[in-house]
Amino acid sequence: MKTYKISEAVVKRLPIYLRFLNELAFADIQTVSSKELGDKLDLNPAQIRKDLAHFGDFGKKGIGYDVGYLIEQIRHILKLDTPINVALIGAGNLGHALSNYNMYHRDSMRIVAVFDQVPEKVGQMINNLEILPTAQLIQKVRELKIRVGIITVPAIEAQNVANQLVEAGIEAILNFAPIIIKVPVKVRVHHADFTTELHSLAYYLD
Amino acid sequence: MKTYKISEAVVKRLPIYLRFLNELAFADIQTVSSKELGDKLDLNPAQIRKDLAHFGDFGKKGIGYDVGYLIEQIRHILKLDTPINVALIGAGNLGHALSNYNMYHRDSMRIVAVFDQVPEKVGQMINNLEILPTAQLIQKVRELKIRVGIITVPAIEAQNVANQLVEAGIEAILNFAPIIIKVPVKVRVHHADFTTELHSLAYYLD
DNA sequence: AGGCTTTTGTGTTTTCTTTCACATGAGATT
DNA sequence: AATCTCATGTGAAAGAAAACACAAAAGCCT
Repeated sequence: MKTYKISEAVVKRLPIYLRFLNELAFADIQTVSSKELGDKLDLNPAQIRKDLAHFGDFGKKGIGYDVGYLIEQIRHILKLDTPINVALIGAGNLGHALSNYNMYHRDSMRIVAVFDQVPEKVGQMINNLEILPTAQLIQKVRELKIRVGIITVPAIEAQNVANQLVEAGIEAILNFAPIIIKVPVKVRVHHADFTTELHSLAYYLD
Repeated sequence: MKTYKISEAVVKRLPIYLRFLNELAFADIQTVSSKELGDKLDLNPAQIRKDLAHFGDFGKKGIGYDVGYLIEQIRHILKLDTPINVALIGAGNLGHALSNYNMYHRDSMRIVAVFDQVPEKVGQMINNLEILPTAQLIQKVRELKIRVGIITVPAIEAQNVANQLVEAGIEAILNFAPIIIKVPVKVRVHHADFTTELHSLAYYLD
């Protein structure tokens, strides 16, 4: 187990390993090698071994990795073995799509509150959660000890929502709005903007 | 103008520049420097200059970049100055969210066909497009000269859909399903999976 | 029991990406 | 016209990430 800083690239791959390992576990496969992982995930086996070796010696020479054990370890590394409350701000189609996430994945990150500014939406149910007015955002985030916010509001509102989340003491934000939001360095922001993904795809057309 | 291979990292930033430049143009701002861009987009100014310099000398010393001209150039680099037909496969909440994209952005990538496997959904309208049965996928992709596919079906169906897209002669795929899909090397695939984004965020919580 | 095969963990090398730092040129100012 | 200020484009340096290659260990086979 090393203590130096783990690179962002490594951290982004861990959930990909985890997802595939869960598939293997579901199929009752006990063991997997870095080569098999690499083949399935389009990654170099040495890279996978090095990624994992940052956190401990999880494998067995000549055998590979025990699927169940590795799942347990990665879940722990990613802090997915303790409950994390998540807020969703913006109950549009994208918000609805993300809220379904709760139903499919029994892992520890759970959307526990949904907010929207539009009065007509407030009070409606979305996956067993009542949509709350954004005015209650700060209060509820504190009350429910919400640590992560998912922003799915229009770009024009995104920075304002982010400011409120920060004020409420949020630790991390996943932003889907097509704008770079500014937050204090202590708050971690990931941008998930599909329009930029789509536009960069166009570059590779003949 | 250089002719060597442009790195993926550069291509991923171009749409981010473009988006912000469009904001500037909308606000009638004529000129922008790499420093201003860097401040707004959280990037190093030298990196922005180098990114752009790969494609030509777009700036003026002492002045910066002409916003309108730079928009034009980046749109051309990304091939966003010619129409590109896009298919959306999967008319769930996420599919609906992405289809709205057509309404907001008057750029050249347009969703021209939506497919779903579920019989109840077929025939319904989604943003002025009739949902077609997935059985018609290959035929319609060819007929409408669709070059890009967006996959928003469940993971279990994603590879099958990808295979059909490839068979129909698609050039690029944006995959939202939580699985790594396999396609021939000539087909470009970008994975846009929000669950892995969310899980990697958890790592950075205290 | 000894050799064979497999696959890990990692030191080393290579490749890729970012950042620095500065000469150059464009316009503004006096 | 000379000087000043600003911001580009880029060579060089630094830093980060990926890939190579191999010793070491674990189980299997004869």
